[in-house]
Amino acid sequence: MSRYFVTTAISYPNGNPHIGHAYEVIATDWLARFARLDGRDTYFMTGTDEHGLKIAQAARAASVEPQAFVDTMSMRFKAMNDRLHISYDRFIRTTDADHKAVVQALWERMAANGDVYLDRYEGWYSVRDEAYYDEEDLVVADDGTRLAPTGTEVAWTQEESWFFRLSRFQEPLLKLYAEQNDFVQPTNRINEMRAFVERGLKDLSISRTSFDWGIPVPASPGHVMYVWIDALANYLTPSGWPAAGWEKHWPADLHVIGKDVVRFHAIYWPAFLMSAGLPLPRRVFGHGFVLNRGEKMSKSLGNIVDPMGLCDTFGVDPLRYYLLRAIQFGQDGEWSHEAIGRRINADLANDLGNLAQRTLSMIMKNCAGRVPQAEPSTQADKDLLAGIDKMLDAVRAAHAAVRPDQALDIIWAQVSAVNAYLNEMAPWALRKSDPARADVVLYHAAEAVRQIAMLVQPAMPGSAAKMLDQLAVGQGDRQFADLGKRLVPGTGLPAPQGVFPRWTDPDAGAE
RNA sequence: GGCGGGGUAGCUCAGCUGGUUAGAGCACAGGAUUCAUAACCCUGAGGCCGCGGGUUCAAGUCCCGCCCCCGCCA
Repeated sequence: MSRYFVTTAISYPNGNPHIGHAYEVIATDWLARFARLDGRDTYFMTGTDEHGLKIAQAARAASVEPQAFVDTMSMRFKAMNDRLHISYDRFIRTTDADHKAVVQALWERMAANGDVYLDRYEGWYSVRDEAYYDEEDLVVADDGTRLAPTGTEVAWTQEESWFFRLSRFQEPLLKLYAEQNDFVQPTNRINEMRAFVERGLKDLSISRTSFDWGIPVPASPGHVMYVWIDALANYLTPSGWPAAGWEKHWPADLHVIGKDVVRFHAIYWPAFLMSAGLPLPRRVFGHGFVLNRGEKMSKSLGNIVDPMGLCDTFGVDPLRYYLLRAIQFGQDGEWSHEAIGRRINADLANDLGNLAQRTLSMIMKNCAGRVPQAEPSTQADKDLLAGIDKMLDAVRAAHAAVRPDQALDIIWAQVSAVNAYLNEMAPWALRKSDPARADVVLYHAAEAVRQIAMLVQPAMPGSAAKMLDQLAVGQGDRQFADLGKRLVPGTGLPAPQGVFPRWTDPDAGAE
C-alpha cells in the first residue's frame, strides 16, 4: 500500500486564524482525504508553531505566561480545523514534549556531523522581524532611529550565537534541484530557489540568547533555538526519530505551504536534513494567497476575514468547495461574498444538487423508491458511464499534480454531461411511452451521481455523505476501490432531500 | 537595478513546437422544456489576442523596441 504523508505549515498563533489558514488546511485536507479514499496509507499533520519572541511579547501584552497564551491560541486553531472538518491525524504543537525531544536530537546530530559551531553575531537587529539587516538596507527616520526595509525599528545588537554551516550545502542543494525538478512546485518557485542558492549561501544563525521562550539548545545554557529549526522539525516529530521505527513516518511525501515560506522549506529544511543524514521530503508545494476582493488582508486594513463567520454564512462544504474550485492552486485567488454565492448557486445548487434531486425524486415517484433496472442499456447509456468511469484516472492525475481545482473541473464536466443526458433522454416523457426504458435511463443517471458523489467526498465530505446515503451506498462501499460497484437494482432508497440549497444574499435589495 | 513569469470576451482563465471563421466556465440575451432547487438543455451576443515595428504564403503563437502588472533577489 503506498504511503502518503502530507503536512501543512504550522501556524504561528500570535493572532487569530484567518481565511488564509483555512485555505491551506482545506486544500491539504482534500489531498489527505483523497489519498485515504484511494486506499493509501495516509498521515496528515497540521498544528501550531508556538515559540519565538513574538509569542513571548504577545503573551506579555496579554499579561499571561507564554505557555498559557499558546494554550489558548492553539485551541482556536484547532477549533477552526474541527469546524472545517479537517481530517488531521495529528495536530502538532511545538510545545509538545515529543517535539522538543526530536528537535534536540536533530540539533545534536547536526552538531555531531560538524555543521554547528559557536560564534558571535552582531548587527542591526529588528525585534519585530526577528532578523538582522545590513547597514546599507536601513533607512534613517526623521527622528534619527534606524528602520529595517520592513519599516520596523532596529538596534545594534551583539550576541553569541550558534551557527549552522549552510554554506556547505550549496552544491548538494543545486544537485537536488537538478535531479528532482519537481522538488519545489509550482515550477517557477524552484527556479527562484536555484537562483538564490547559486548566489551563494551564508551560514545561518540558529540560536538566540535575547529571550528564553524556545527550545533550549542542548548543553548550552542561555541559548534557545532559532524558531525555524524548531518549526521545520515539526514534520519529523511524529516519526519519533531517532528511535527505532521512525521510517514509518518519514520522509513526508508533500509539504503544502504558503508561497512566502518556500525558501525555508526548499533550502534550510533540506540542508538540515542532509546534515543529519536523513531522507528529504519528496515535494514542497507553495500555494498562493486568498485575497479579500483583490486586497491582501491585514490588521491595519481591518479586512481580516474570520473563517468561522464564513462557515456560518455559507456552510462548511460550500466554503471548502469555493476555495478548492475557484482558485488555481499555486496562484493567488480572490474571495468575495458575491463570488462564493455565485459558485454555490451555479455549481452546487443548479448543477450538482439539482441533478441529484431530479434523478432521485423521479426514482422515488416512479420506481417505488427502489433502484430501477439497469438493462437493456443503449449505446447512449454506455457512453455516459464510459465518461463517468474515466473520471478516477483523470482526478488522480490532478491529485498527483496537487490541483484540486482541476480535479473538480473534471468532475463537473461529468455533472454537465449527466444533466445533458437526462434532457436528451427525457425519462419523464418516456414514463408515458416506454416506462421500462425510463427506468433504465434513471438507473444510469443515478449510477453516475453515485460516482460523482464518491469523488466529491474529499472536497465536501458532509454533503457527499448525504448524497451517498440517499443512494443507499453502504459506509463500507465508499472507497475509490468501490467505484466499480454499480448500484444494485431493487435496492430501497430513502426519500431524497436537497443537499445544496440556493444561496440568496441577505443584503440584496437592501440598498 | 538583476533574473524570471505575465498582459486573450464584463470576470476567471485555455490556447503545445506559427496554419481553417480565436476557445471554456461564470455573468448577460433569446429559445425549448417542465422531471428538478424559477434549476437543467440548446442557441446567441460579446474580443484592434497590452502598444509599435519586423520575419513569413500565413503570427495571440517567432524576432526587436516600448508600456503596464506580478514573483524572487539586491
